Amino acid sequence: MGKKLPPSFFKRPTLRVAQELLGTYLVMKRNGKTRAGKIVETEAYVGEDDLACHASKGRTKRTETLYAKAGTAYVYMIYGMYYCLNIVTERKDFPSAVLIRAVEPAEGIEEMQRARKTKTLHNLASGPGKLCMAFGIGKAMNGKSITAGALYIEDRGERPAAKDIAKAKRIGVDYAKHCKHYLWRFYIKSNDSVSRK
DNA sequence: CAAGAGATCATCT
DNA sequence: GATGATCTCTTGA
Repeated sequence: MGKKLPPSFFKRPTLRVAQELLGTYLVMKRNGKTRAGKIVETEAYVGEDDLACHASKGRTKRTETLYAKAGTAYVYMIYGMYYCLNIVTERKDFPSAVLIRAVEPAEGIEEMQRARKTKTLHNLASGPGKLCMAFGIGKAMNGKSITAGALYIEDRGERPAAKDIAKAKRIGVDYAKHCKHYLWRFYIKSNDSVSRK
């Protein structure tokens, strides 16, 4: 259907990967069924100097995955009840990743509606927690390769033009001092599945 | 519609 | 013992 993105795609500057992921498809194949959605919103977290990045507190049991090689899934639990999906970028031992914040449902929509207990299309996966629920992503995915497993990303030739990409401050990182002002959140303009405009 | 609170737990101090 | 890279529901204008 499309081209599966190889590890080399992720082994590049995080801000670039975050923008180039817009318009590509997140795909999950499980039990012979496929769920897929177009990525419409991402955020970049780059290195220990980025106070919003979990790795700013150093290399710990939790952040170990952020130091893995490019193309590794970093999944963690937040607020005791939701998961967030990130893809590790850049070189091994440099902690950086792209948070996948929202996708526009494309395939396996009934599965997603069941998992999310709602039918509204633009509410199925319009946020990091919702997206993980819709795709059935949990802590079992943490540390797994996103280029050789059930979960992967492919380019279906729908990447937006540069003028259709909006840049904004990252969500929920007010504690990150000067780093909270960085325009490291990217989303496709005028898309209904973006978490916040 | 906007604003606020509660849910609930792995991880770090 | 405190705190989130969130979401949903309730309240009140």
